[in-house]
This record gives sequence, structure tokens and C-alpha cells, in this order.
Amino acid sequence: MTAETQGRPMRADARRNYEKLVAVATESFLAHGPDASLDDIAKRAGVGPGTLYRHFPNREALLDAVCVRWADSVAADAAPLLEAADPTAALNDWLVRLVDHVSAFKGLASALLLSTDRKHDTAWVLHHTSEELVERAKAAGGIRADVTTSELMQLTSGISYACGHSKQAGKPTSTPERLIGLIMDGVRTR
Amino acid sequence: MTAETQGRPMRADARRNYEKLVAVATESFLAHGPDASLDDIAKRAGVGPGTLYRHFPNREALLDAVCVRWADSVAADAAPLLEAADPTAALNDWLVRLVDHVSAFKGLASALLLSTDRKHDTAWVLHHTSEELVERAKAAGGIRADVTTSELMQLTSGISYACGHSKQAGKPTSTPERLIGLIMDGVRTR
DNA sequence: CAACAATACGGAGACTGTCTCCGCTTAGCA
DNA sequence: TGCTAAGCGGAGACAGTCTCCGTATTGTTG
Repeated sequence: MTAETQGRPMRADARRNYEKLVAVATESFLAHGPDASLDDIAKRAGVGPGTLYRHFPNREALLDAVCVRWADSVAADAAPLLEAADPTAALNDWLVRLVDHVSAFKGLASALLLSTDRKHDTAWVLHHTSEELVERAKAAGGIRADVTTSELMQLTSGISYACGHSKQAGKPTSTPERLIGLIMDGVRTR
Repeated sequence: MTAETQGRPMRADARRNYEKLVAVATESFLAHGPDASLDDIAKRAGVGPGTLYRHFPNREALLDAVCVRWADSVAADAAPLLEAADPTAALNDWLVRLVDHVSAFKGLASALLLSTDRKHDTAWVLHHTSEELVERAKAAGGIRADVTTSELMQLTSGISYACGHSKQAGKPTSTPERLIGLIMDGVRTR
């Protein structure tokens, strides 16, 4: 579900433009936040606005495409953690990284942690990765069995949001590590 | 710091328009979210855009004015909790209410929980109220002494955000009670 | 109560961004 | 080499933000 929703493959020029758009959009969103001008992105990518809007009917769609790629790279980051000796510590670690990644991505991605369906989409990758880590921690008896992955995702995404915003408001803010720590304290078996 | 930053009082017509604008803006923001058209708000309030922009130089300013009133009413809600027999339960209760209020306010207010300065502003009222409840709970030995009010505000605002978003994404979502519960579990003395 | 500042009003319009429509171009196939 | 479906891109309609400035209103002072 990248672009051609099945059917014949994209024409070469179309694919080229598609890739260029996603690349430029990534830059632009990072530089100017999720409100970056779409016409501007089109211009930088060397295509007309019409082309952009054919590939991505609205801002959301483009944002999604950008985030999907991003999510893949983030999820890849988790691979070593899946084999860590202490699964609970690994989960903690992962959640902190997740917050960092999401923050680095300005908040483009914060909404993503929240949905659990959308088969192939961004959220799925992250949710799935998290789930594995959660299961391992539960199996090892490190965290309470009644806590769900979704709940942790909600809390984590909330923390990203909160850290991002209070940081940009210039306020001294507790670190993600600290806040995740508090949550883990509530979730750990005793 | 409502409108006249000291100096002579506002002229009668100016005050009238100011009030009307805040009232209409509240409705509009609730109805259409924080992106409601400002020109439209002006029109509904029966004034020209120029008038709106003189009173509120930008969207943020108007949003602030709306939120200040809202925060006062929310804070008033906490009065009984300040004398509750079990301060820890009272804190829990308050945090849940806070999330509910913020969610009801669409997310207009979620950013507000985060700043701790801004003397008179919205955030202050809420932060201050929370602080009292936190102090009482600490004094009663119900929660850890190392946890700060800011931290709880960050987590709470995060939860509002997360609940608001996953709800509107149509996903089955854990209740605010549950999530606040998890946090309280991490924060309670054992 | 008249007249005059000071204050406030409001709408025209400049500007920016979103998104669509459609005539033209190009890739890919026979 | 030529045809056709797929794709392109820019002109422009529309909506929202915000400013500028001539006009109207308030409240004060003689």
C-alpha cells in the first residue's frame, strides 16, 4: 500500500515523482512542522501542485507516507532489544527511545502511536514492535499482566506530546526517561 | 490582565465587543475545534475583522482568553476535593476530572497544563490547584515525595491528548480513569 | 450641552495557502 | 513509428489571515 493499490505498476516518471515528493516532504515537515506548505513541497520537488495532489489527495496522505518510512526505521531500532537479557529493562528502554524518536519527528508522528488497526500503516509497525517487547516482559514476570500494549502506547504518545510542547514553551521539563520511569513504576510487578 | 493591561479602563463599546468576541469564540472553538475561522467569529460577533485583531493580535491570544475563563470554572470544581478525607484519592479524582474537562474542551486546553509560569494565565490556575492537592497527598504520606506537580501535569495532559486522539480515530481506548490509575500506581507510596 | 480629542470600529484588499480542472506531454507497448 | 493510457503542471477559484486607514462613537472638558 505504498502508492499503486495493486493494478499495473506505476509508470517510471510517476514513481520518480512519488519518491521525490516523499523525500522533499520529509525534509520540509522536519524543517517547518506538519503545516509546511504543500505547494511549496511540490515546487521544491520540481513538480506542479496537481501532481502532488494526485499522488496524495490531502496533507494527511502525504504525512502518512512520510511517517510510514520513518516508522520502519524506528522499528528496526528495536531489533537488539528483542533479545536483551532483561526484558523489562528492554521495554523501558524502548519506550524512552520511542519518545525520543517521536519528539525528534516534531510531533508529526505522535498521532501514529494511537491507532491499532490500519493494517499496513505506520501505527501498525510501531504497535507490533511494542507488543513483542511487552509480551516478553510479561512472560518474564516483569510487568503486570493486566496492562495492555495500547495503554502503554497511549501513555507514551502522551509523554511525547507533553515533552514536545513544554519544551517549545521554554519550560524546564522532566525528561522522557523520568516520566517513562514513573509509568514503569506503576506497571512493574512488585 | 484581561484586556486593559492597566491604564484607563476600556471604553464601553470596546468592552462590549471584547466580551461578545470571547463568548462567540468559545462557542466556535467548541464547535469547530481550534482552527475555527477568526473572520467568521468576528462576523458572528457582529464586528469587523479589524476589531477582532485589535483585541486579540492572533489566534493564540483569543484562545488564551477563552481558556482563562474555562480554567477558572474548572478550578472551582476542585474546591470540595481540597477538604476530602483521603487526599490521595482526592488527587486521583482531580486528575481524572482534569482529563475529562480538557477532553471536553477538545484539546484547546491541552497545551495549557504544561506551562508553569505565565503569572495570571490559564495554566497557572490549574497548576496551582493541582499543586495544593499534590501537597496534601504528600503530607498525608500517600504519594512519593520525589514526584512533582509539573510531572503529574505533563502526564495528565499527555493522557488528555492521547484519549482525545484515539477516540476521534474511532479506536477502542482505555478510559482516562484507567490510565490515571496506572500513573497513580507508580506514584503511590508502598 | 456643545465641541473636541482619544479611542474604537469595520471593511476593502493584499497576501498566502489549498486544491481542482483540463489541455498538453510522455512513457511504454505493438 | 505511431498510438493510447497514464501522468504532468499551471492557471485560477476559493478560503483564511491579517493590515491599513477613513469614519464613527465615546466620554470628557469648558
